[in-house]
Amino acid sequence: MLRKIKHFKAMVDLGQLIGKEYGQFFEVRDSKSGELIEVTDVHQLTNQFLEDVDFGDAEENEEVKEIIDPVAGRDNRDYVDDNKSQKLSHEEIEALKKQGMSGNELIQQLVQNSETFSKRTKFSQEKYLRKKKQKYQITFQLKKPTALELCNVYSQTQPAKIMGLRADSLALLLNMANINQESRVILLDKTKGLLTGALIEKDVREILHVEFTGHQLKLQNEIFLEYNYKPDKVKRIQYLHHTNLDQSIVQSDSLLNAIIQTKTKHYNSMIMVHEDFNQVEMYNHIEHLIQPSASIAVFSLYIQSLAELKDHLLTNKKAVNIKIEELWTREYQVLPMRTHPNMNMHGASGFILSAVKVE
Amino acid sequence: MVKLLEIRDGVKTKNNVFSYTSDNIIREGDTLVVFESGDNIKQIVMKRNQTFQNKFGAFPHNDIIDKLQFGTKMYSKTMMGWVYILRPNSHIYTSSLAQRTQILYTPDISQVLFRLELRPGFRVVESGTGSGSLSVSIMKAIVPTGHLFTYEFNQVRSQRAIEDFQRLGFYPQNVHVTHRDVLNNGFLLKDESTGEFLVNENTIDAIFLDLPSPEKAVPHAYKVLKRGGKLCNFSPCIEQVQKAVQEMARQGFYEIKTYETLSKDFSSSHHNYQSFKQQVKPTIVTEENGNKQQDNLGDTNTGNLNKRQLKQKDKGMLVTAPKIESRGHTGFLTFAIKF
RNA sequence: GCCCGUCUAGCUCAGUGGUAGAGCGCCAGACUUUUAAUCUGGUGGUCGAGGGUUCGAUCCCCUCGGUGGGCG
Repeated sequence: MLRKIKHFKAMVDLGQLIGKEYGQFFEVRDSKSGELIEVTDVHQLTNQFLEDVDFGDAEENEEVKEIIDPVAGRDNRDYVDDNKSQKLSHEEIEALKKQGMSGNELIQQLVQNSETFSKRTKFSQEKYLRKKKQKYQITFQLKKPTALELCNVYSQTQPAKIMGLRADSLALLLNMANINQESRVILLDKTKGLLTGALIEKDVREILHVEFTGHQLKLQNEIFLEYNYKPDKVKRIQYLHHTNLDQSIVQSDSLLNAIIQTKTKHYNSMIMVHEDFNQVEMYNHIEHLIQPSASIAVFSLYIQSLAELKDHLLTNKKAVNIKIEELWTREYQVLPMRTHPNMNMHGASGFILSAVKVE
Repeated sequence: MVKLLEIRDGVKTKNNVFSYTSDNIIREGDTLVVFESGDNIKQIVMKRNQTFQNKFGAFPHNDIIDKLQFGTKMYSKTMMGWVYILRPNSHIYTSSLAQRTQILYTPDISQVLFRLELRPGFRVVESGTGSGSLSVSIMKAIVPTGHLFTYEFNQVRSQRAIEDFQRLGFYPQNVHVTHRDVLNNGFLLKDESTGEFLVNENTIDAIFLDLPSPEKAVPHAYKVLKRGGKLCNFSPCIEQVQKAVQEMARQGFYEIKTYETLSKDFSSSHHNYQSFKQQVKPTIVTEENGNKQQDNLGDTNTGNLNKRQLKQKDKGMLVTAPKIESRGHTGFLTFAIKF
């Protein structure tokens, strides 16, 4: 599929990426034409401050001294934000861009014409450059659509589409469900195929996706399609509407027919990410297909529904090792004299129930 | 006891501790988990004529082997109590593991597996092996065609790891355990008999480090990783992280990200918020009759019910609260990609 | 002979999903039935002893002692 996408301020024709390797970085040479050049120097992607200043003797480093000792160094005590420190005017900058000046060269011009750049600390200079790079030296990476990448993209843009399931929670969910290459998974989810794709990525043997919405099967699978799986992988997935569990003939697949007709406890993993209906009711509807000692993992944004499910499993002695947990994941900025947690990303992380089925 | 399971995609697949069996019956040599309660989970290996014992009495292996399914309840010989017999999953394996070192737990393991994007067929390097908690999870993710090369500088621990991995059905087909100090000697590895490289430059998909001075291992890691291969480092202290991160940047790793993941556990119970109007008045002794009388306020008729009856009448509200004993800081996980 | 538990308050306990929770005692107040009862409130805790292990954060290990149970 050929199309153009908008990336920051550049229009890029994706056709020129065909034949390129996943993982490659590109710089937009000209934001108008969308002309690309490959990034060949990794240091263009990393923080120069991190590479230059040793942690060990950071306090002895002249440039770091400026940061921690205001008397010796440069700080913003005399700075007045009058928006006049850049001597190049908007028109002049636009003119330079029109002349075809590269992003890198343009940034050098901005630095030379900035009254305040030299007064900044090294750390602040790095931050200034990073901001300008985002504007004038647009780079992007060609990534393979994996569960991790898709989960990250949707978490940032449309978290509701994947039920608020963030990467750290998805990681725990898959591990708690004991997903591996031999898994037979029964899946009750509304993540539009994100989870189905994540399971195929783990090369699981079989997936039975039971749909509860409406009166007949209607797939909401838009994210699954973004994985671009080949048909032989997709064959491992069976989609079934819950009403079919009571019917005598459900599918052309004879193995699945046998499982459902004889109520075989066939599946050794159960994953649920579903807020539309009563979770206890949904579980009860499919529990006769779950093998004893199977791993159960349920994600929910709300703890109350999981507490109800836990109470049900516990009082009816349907499962052991039942646990409800919440993950708090923080990313850290790691730099000399500047190591700290980023703004916390654990606002609404959701909750995970894990358990092992028993009889 | 390793059995041939089947041939799939042209590859002979062998049973391991997590393998699926449709009959679900426990066999001799299986490693299983005895679940007594949430904080009492034990791993045992099924051997004929042996007996497992706990406070409830004796549980003879002979009554389990070829007779019971995984996930069933079993009473002790004295009928004083019962336990559940479970098939290990990765979480239960980790929490019932015989620890020889400090180990990685499920929340961190999950992040490592997912962010390294491990999948069947991957060639993975790990050091140190430690108690093998992460190793087993890595192998679970990369079998049947993948391979783990794990390095441990303590001779006894590397030997114990081999014994464990063999018992669990991963050794030798899915893992090499090498006794080596990787900080000084790196990861390059040759087959002793053929002289061919098992681990050569640019051949590894993912690598995990859990070492005292991780920064010293980063250049070695860069050497064996493929282009686009992922590195993960685990360190408890931020100073270790700083040195490692800096070395990654200098070596030519990009997308260097450091995370800390904490898990908060929740307990749930029923709590009855009664009407204050239903309180029972204290017993009153009057001079006139000397009799004890009960007087209830309001029009309630529950005042005569005892605590147990009240509990049965209304279990109360289902409430949840964070457990105080949840695990705190374990370590920082840093991920990076080779350019 | 072997196996598995358990040991925290002055004392005694704590559930197959409740080990920083209690009871007794002790102290104070109220009351009346006054060498004291009852009620109310309060008091009291860092985990049997020693050693070891993990780069490292302990749901880690060993030895010894008290105590309880099981198997043969």
